[in-house]
Amino acid sequence: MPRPVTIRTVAERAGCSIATVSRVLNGTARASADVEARVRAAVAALDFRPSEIGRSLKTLRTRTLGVVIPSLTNPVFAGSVAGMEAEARGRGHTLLLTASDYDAAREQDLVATLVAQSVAGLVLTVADPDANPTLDLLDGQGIPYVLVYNEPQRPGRAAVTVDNAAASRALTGAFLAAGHRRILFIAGRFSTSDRSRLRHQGYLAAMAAAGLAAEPVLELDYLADTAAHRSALAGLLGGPERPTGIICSNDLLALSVVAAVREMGLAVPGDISVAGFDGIAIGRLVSPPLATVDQPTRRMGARAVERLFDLMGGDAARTVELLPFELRPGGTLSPVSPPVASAPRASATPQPPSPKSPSRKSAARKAPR
Amino acid sequence: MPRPVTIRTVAERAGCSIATVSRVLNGTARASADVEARVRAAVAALDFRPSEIGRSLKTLRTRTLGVVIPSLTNPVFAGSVAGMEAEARGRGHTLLLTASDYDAAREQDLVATLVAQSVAGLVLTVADPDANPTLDLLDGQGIPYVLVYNEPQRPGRAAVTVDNAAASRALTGAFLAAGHRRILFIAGRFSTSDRSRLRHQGYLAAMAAAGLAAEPVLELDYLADTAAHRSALAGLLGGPERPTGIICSNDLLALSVVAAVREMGLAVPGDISVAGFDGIAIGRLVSPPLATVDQPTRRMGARAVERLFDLMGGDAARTVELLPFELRPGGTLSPVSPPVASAPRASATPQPPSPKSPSRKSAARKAPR
DNA sequence: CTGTTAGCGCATTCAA
DNA sequence: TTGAATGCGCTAACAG
Repeated sequence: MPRPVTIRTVAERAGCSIATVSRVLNGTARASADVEARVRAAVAALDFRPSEIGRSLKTLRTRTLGVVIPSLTNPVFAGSVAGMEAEARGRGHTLLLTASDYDAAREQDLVATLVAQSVAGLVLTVADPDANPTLDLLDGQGIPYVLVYNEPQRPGRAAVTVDNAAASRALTGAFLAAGHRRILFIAGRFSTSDRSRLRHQGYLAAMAAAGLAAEPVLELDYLADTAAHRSALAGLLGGPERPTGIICSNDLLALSVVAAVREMGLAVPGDISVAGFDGIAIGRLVSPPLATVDQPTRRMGARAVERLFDLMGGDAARTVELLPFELRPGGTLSPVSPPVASAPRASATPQPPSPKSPSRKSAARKAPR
Repeated sequence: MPRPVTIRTVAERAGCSIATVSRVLNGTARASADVEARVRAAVAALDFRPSEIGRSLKTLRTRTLGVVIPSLTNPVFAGSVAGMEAEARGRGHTLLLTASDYDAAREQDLVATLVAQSVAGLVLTVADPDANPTLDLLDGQGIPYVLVYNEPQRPGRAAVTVDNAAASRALTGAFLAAGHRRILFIAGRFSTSDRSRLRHQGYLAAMAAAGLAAEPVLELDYLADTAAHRSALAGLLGGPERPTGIICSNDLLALSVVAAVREMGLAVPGDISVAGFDGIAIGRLVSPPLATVDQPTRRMGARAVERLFDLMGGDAARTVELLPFELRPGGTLSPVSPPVASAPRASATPQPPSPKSPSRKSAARKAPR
């Protein structure tokens, strides 16, 4: 094994003490031009990079940020991590990345692991941001963290997300405006996603505001394959009273539902309109393009890191920050086909979209709850 | 700020020395049942987790693996990182994740950063695995690493990938078997991807073996959007002699090309068949499903970490390991439509697919080059 | 079986 | 401006 080049090696070569080397490298205090030049020459010659471990042992803080996300396989999370990585790199930090696989117990274990690594702070997307012993622990130890995608209801937790309920109201409003009345909501597991819950609530609110009955929610595992989704849908899409629209709580689910619906012999959007959430890139490439709610995925990750640094700096509020979302029209959502002859025209006047729903392009908002 | 609970805190509470605490925790030597119980009680009561920094300062080795990939946005890399993460976690290690954005200079900088963090080893996907000063540096310092997706030609570098040229020959063979003769190859930038190069070579070989002229390659940036791809394709797909098939060096590119071709008013696969590489999950969901070469993305990441541990153990060969690929049929690749009346039937007899191309399901191979 | 102690690489305090 | 000395949390070598 080759040379272990340490600060001492540099000092010997430069003919000075290790303290001087340290000072020159960190700019802590000025050294004479002569000594500084010798130190820099030695550093260059030896290709010396100070060990982060040694440095960390002093501060008990690394230049490392811990990240906990449910899964890298979902482009939504991968995109936010990409944003975190770029932002962290720009600030001389690195990411310690872990995935919880939507498992709360693992979540806790991962955080403990990351804390043991003395990360400077954490960015995480958890199953439940409100009742969460892991976050309580971090709060207790005063370790700074920022949530992404989670929208905690209780105060005191920093988060970066979108207004999921409002986004869902807007999307449901788009279905209503297109004449849909029987709209099914398919959600990822509520137990592992508060987004899913909040988006469902937005749907319920919009339906209620329009005076329409909501369909019972269908909770599906978005990680399951299309075959599983098809069998889950089989019963619901059989009868004459089948829904004309389906809102899915995320895009991967929506794409799989589109495939499942088509395999059942129904056309999208001819027979059934489908929309998703998140705005993943592939949604634009499929045909017809997927109607969805676009959110600034990468920006959310970057912004979370920015806020984490604010928190680490000490003088920042632990609030929920809402980034703008945008309804992205897509060919999978079209006006409902004219009612068939046998079905009498609904007597009630068509309801406009929920009056509470924001304009199609929501403005950026910061909510210091 | 709360208690900084160290090994000393535990020792005091357990009424023993810090060495004993260390031994109990690491199982280095047995302690009396009495003492061990007291230590464990103290550890539990204080919720003590030994600091990785302190531990690392001894070994000068962390329980951390450095990862360098081009981008998290491509599901191929995200998938392999998912595999690495799971495998590393199972072995008590964590990933330090960085992205190079296909920039060779940044690649080098990232590796230096990771080395300064004293990672136990590295997993990386680089632009050029053969002429690469960064890898030379790692070799020089004896730091273990494994390449993923790269297929170095020179010996002495550990890698996990698929036989890209063979896969490409197989895919080209599928086009030939379907009656295609004018087949265009669209590649990601050669300068940032040896995969792209090797896949193109496989295409060239298969075309030559079939006695057909290869079309000039079209190098595209797969990160660009569909509009850019459409304008790049405009000239090539206009004339009567336009290709009947397009092979793309990766799936994201293929999906974008499908969208671009359709926007130009051509049907896929009616007018032009398209296939990609990689086997990303969304390819199965689009309609028709994307024809592609499936590779075990997640497994490749996991396997790379396994091999990295072998390397760190010391007694492993630095060879290229080829995992099996599989041709995945998809609706975007169909038999070429019968020649139009005005075009005389080709006099040459139809060529069979390249005789060198492997069976559709390639077996796993390990090539100790 | 257990305690004492010496560093690992570095930043930093205290002297000079 | 510079050097010597200290200690961060932990493991391992050495005593007892």
